[in-house]
Amino acid sequence: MASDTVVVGRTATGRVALVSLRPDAEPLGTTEIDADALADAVSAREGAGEVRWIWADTAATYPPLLAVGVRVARAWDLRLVHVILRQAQAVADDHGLRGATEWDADTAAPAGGDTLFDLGDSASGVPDTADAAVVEYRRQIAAITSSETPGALRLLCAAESAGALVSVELHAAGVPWSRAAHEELLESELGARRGGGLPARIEQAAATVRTALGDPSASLDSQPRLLRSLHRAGLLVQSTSRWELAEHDHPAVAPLIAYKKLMRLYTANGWAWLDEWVRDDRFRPVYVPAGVVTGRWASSGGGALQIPRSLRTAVRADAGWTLVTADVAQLEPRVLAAVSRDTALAEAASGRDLYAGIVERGAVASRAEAKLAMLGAMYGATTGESGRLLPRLRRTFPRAMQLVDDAARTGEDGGVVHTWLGRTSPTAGESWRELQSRASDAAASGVDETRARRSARDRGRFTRNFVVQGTAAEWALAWLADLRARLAALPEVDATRAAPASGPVFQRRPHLAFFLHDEIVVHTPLEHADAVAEAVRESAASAGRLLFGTFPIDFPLDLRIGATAEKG
DNA sequence: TCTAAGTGCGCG
DNA sequence: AAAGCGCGCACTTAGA
Repeated sequence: MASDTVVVGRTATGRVALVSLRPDAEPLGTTEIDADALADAVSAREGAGEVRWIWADTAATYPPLLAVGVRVARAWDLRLVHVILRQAQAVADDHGLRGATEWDADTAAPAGGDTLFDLGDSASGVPDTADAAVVEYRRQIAAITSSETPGALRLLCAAESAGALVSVELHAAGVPWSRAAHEELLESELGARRGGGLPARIEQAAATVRTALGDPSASLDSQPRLLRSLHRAGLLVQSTSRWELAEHDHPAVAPLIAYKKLMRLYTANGWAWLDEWVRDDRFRPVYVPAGVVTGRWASSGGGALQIPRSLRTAVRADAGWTLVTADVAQLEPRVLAAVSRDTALAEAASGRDLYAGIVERGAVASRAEAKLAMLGAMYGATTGESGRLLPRLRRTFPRAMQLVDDAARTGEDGGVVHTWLGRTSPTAGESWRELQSRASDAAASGVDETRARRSARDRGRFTRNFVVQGTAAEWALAWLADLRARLAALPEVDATRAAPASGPVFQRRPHLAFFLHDEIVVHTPLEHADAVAEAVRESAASAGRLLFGTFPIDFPLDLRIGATAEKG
């Protein structure tokens, strides 16, 4: 069934226009409504059949809809798609898209976002009128259609847009977060909260360090001063980082490491963090889709993507609900196997543990070596244990290694690379090119040459990793998008079982609560947990087929059902 | 007093 | 201090 396409944007008089488009993106007709009637209009259209909503910026337009209970099934985010297509190598004729610089405002999503009911308030700075949106959408479709890989690009843009919906929904639903469990952990680790001054356990650790250093006034928070204190006490370290301290045998080392650990918990995820980021037992981070050039998401505020694993004990389902958590085992090497069509690596990956499979094929002796070597291949290691193991990986998996080596070479030469679906790496910058051309000049100094070579290598490692990290991000988007649809199809529970803090759209049904590169958490009423687990597995399989067709690569999940998100 | 850069550490 | 990718945040010091 063909779906309707409706463009949403502001009119010159501050109202909202809904422009229906034909499949060829020709306008069919326009309805004009008051801005505060938008949610009802969207809701009515969603109820009547499949619609793809075209709008400038999901981060600006979708939150107010969700806030009043309106979910949409499909969207097209003009701002995010513009960034993809502007850059895409496969787009030969851009139909003026690259010149439409008013759409280049690829800034972070507006923080918070819940109050942006007025379409005109888009904080990202892209145009917000319906007219501009129609023009840009037609450019985008034309650019995709005339590209070398229209199918892949269309898929990428749809997945990116679905991800934008998910990012807003994750913020709206929030991670179920037990303030009580978090406080309990803080008190057991740090001691009681104190109004002024540090918690007792931190003070104690600091005192122990100062005694061991024989320096009662040693500063522990200023790196240069701490370094001097350590030197005076005979601890001849180059830095104050944990790994280096741990190599020395000195009475100050253990308490100093303990101090750093406690201080980190206190400053990054202590009571102040709780007060700022957790309300009504929900942690609501701001996700930034495609905030990383590879297509990975970033986050802004709350350190959403850096929550220490030890704190996941505070992630607790509401009463009568539970959590389904899942992460993909070795996503990136699996993606590499599929992209390079390396059947040997794919065979090693079949089953649960890809690294064990590499050992079985005789490439290296141990699982630890297999992991080290594989990470080295994807990150571009040249020295150390990892670098030494690479030739053995090259012999066993020549196709996969060729792909990453080629990507590195392209980057070193100043070229661009792209992911499986066609997200293209940034072009080499002006200063980078200057550095390279200065080094190839006849009069170049040795210093110039060294600097140029190093910067070329740096760029090579970036492009080497881009193809793998970026394609993994595409797989994850496909997983999210598919799972989102499956969850929406599960039945609601009755109002007595609702989780109101999850918001009007999600309080009565299973919903995504957290996403981090290759793992997800779903918050679900207890009776749907098994169905959710099945949906999570099916969507992973579906994502693999969507990207890689019949190529024999699987994406096994580590999946758990339980009231907390702790890893079992 | 503000900003930029350095350091260190949390996550994948 | 990282060998080897991508991030965000807290804290500090240096500099305008």
